Amino acid sequence: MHWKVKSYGAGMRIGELAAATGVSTKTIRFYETAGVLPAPARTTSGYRQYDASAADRLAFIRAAQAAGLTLAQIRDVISARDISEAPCHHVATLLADHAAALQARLSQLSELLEHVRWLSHRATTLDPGQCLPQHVCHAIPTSQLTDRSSSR
Amino acid sequence: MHWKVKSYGAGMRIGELAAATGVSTKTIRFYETAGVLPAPARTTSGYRQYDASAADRLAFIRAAQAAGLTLAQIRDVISARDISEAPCHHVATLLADHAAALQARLSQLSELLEHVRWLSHRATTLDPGQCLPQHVCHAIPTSQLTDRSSSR
DNA sequence: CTTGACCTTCCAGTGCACTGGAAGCCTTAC
DNA sequence: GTAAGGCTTCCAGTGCACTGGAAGGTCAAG
Repeated sequence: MHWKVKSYGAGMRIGELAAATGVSTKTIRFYETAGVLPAPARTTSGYRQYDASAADRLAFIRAAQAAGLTLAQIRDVISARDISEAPCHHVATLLADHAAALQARLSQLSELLEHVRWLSHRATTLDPGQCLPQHVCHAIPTSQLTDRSSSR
Repeated sequence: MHWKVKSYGAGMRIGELAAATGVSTKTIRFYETAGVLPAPARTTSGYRQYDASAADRLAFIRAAQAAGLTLAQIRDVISARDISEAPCHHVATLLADHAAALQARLSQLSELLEHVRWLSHRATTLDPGQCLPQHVCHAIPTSQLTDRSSSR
């Protein structure tokens, strides 16, 4: 892959943008339809022509994703910016909510880890002769059914 | 919904099983097609006739799900039991792997939480006047792009 | 002039665990 | 006999973020 570097800073095509950012062309087009990346100009033949702001936008999308935001949330942030100038307050709320959700998820997961570790330990030390057909496998006891819903 | 309790322990229909276990009829049929619940006998009119083992199986499925196993893994455990008598070793390996994966996920998430908390704090204390259009929102800095892939 | 790398659109599939709805039969109570 | 509320099957949709592939257009080099 040897890219022509003709007049650096001018428009680039989707493949160049992909190579420059590490985001696949498929994904770039998908981001456009998903509304997180603005539709770029086109050449006369219909090729997408990106400028440097596209790379910035992609970097923002990836950074926001790295913070755990969904594309829908990212779209909200972007459109909030487009209409109200500064989405900072919106973003702050979003991030605070997100942090709280993460905290909850984290303690849930940590509980789950304890449970699985206990099961795992049990499974390695149990007597296979204790297997009862109706339990499928007694290493996973059915009596532990608390409301551990939506745990994954 | 008032269920006839006629001769408790005999066959029950899908709605009764659903009421008894708290798993919806839709989900029960889905479990059958997914291969984690054996196809039950049918009445002459085609209704599913379950016995008590179905409730045990459902309890097992929910317990295994609570331990974070996917339906595919549960199906593996069940079929391993069907062919090799005691799936304990299989289950032990599965659980150990799962515990390790959870551990990894947990530290990943905890890192993410730190990051989001930092962003959240930043977002509430930043000067909105610093907003630069090309960053969409400077509360989410694009320079933090590490290989924080598959973080959700 | 052809080759090949690139680009376009559109449709469909992935994985996971369901969930909703339509069309139509069965069973029970009144 | 009829109404209600089961039950049956099958198809399709949900949410999330892509990914694959087909069919065809464009462009520069050899």
